[in-house]
Amino acid sequence: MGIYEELVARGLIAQVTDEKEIRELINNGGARFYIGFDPTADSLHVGHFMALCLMKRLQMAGNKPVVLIGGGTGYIGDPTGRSDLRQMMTPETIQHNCDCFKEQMEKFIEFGEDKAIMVNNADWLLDLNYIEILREIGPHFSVNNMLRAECYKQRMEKGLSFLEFNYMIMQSYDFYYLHKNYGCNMQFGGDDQWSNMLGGTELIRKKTGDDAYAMTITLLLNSEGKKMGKTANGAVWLDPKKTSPFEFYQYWRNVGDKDVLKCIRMLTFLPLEEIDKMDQWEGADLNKAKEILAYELTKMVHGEEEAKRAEDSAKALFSGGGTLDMPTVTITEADLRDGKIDILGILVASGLTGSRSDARRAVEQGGVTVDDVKVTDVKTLYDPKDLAGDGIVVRRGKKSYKRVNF
RNA sequence: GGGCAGAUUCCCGAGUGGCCAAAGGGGACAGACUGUAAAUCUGCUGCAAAUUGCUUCGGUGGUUCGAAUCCACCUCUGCCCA
Repeated sequence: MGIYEELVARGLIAQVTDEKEIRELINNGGARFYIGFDPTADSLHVGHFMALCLMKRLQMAGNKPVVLIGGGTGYIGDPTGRSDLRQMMTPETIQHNCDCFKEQMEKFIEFGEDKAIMVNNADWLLDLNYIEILREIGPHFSVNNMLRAECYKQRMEKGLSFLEFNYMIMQSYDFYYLHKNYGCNMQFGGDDQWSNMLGGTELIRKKTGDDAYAMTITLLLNSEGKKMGKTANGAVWLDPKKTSPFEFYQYWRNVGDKDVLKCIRMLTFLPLEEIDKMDQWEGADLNKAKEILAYELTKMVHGEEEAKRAEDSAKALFSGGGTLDMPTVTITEADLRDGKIDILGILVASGLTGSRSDARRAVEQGGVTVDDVKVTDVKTLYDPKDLAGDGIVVRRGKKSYKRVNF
C-alpha cells in the first residue's frame, strides 16, 4: 500500500486537483510539497498538529516537505471561515509568534540538508513593490472568479475589506515563488484553504505552464460538524504552558463515542490493521479506545513521560485511590481575611471559579468537594494552619481539581 | 461625499421612560442518570460584606424625580447612491 492509499484509508484526504498524478507523485517520493502556517497565535494547535503529522507521513515516504511560516501573510490575515474582520497584528507579535511556531515545529519535524526546510514568506512578500506585483500577477486573477470563491462568499454579507481580499493572491504568490525557487510542486492545507490553493496552481500554470498540485486535508470535525480541538476557552494548544499535558490528555479522553475511531485513524501513527480491530469495539469498550487515543497523542506532543503522568492522574482521579500528581496552588497571606479563608476564597484563589459569586453558586449546587467531602455551607472557614504541608484537595465538578496549601 | 439601517450580557436576539441585572434560544457550568461518551431531566449563567447594595445595554455629554429606552455630538458596521 502506498502512502496515498494510506492517507485515503485514514480519511485524511479531502480534495485533490488531480488524483492520478498526485498518487503517482507522492507514492514515488517525488513531491516537494509545502504547507503554510500563519502565525495567528503564540502556539500551534491541534489543526497544525494534523498538518505536521501529514508532513511526517509524506516525508517517511520520501517526499520533501517545506514548512512555510506566514510571517508576511500574517500582516494580511486570512478571511477564510471568519465572519468578522481579523484584528491586525503588530509586526512584533507576528515575529514573536513565528519564533514560537518554529521552536515547536522543530520537535516534530527534522529540518536540515535534504530533510525538511523552513521558509518564511516575510522574506519575499514584505519587499514586494505594489505596482510591479500588480502588473506581474494581477492580470492572472479574475475578480469575478474570486468573488465566487466559497471563502469570500461567506463574507459578502458581513463585509470584506480589500486587505483581506488580497490574502488569496498572496498565498497564490507564495506557491508560485516556492515553485520557482525551490521546485515546489505541491501544496497541502486545510480543506478550507481549497480556493486559496487553487489560486496558486492556476497562477503557476499561467505564469510558467507547469503543472502544480494541491491537496487538502480533511478538517477534523466531530459528529456534530464542529471543529475539533476547540474548547470553551479556546483552542487545545500544543504548548504545555497554554494547555497542560493533563488537560490535553483529558480533551482526547473525553471525545464522543462516534469520534474516537476517526481521531485515532487521522491523528495517530498506529498501524491501520490495529485500528480496524478497534473499529469492532462497542459501548463501554470504546473507553479503551479513548485511553489509547489520549495516550498516543499526549505521547507524540509531550513525550512518553508526560503521557504516563497524565494517564496516571486521570486514573487516580476518576477510578479513585492513589495520591495523584495534581496542580497545586498556594494560598498567601493576602488571600486571608481575619486570619482565615472561606471556601469561596479558596475556590477563587485556586482559579477553580472566576469570582466569589461563581464559587457561591458552585457550592450551592453541590459541586464542590474538599478532600472528597461535599461542602454544603458557603461560609465554611479554613484555618491556614490546616492547609500547611500537603494541604487539601479541592474539587469543582467532576473534572476540575486543585491541591491547595498555605 | 450623500441617503438609510444598525451596535444590548459569552453568542444569537427581545426590550422604545419606572414592574430591567434586562424575555427567549444557543453555549458554558453544576446536579441526577451513565462508561470521564451520547441522549434526557433539573438547576444555574454581571459583581459583592448577599432577602440588600453596586456596576452594565458602542463612546461622551445632556433632558428627567427616574434612561438600554428621549436629545446632541462622536466611533464603528452593513445596505443603497456617487
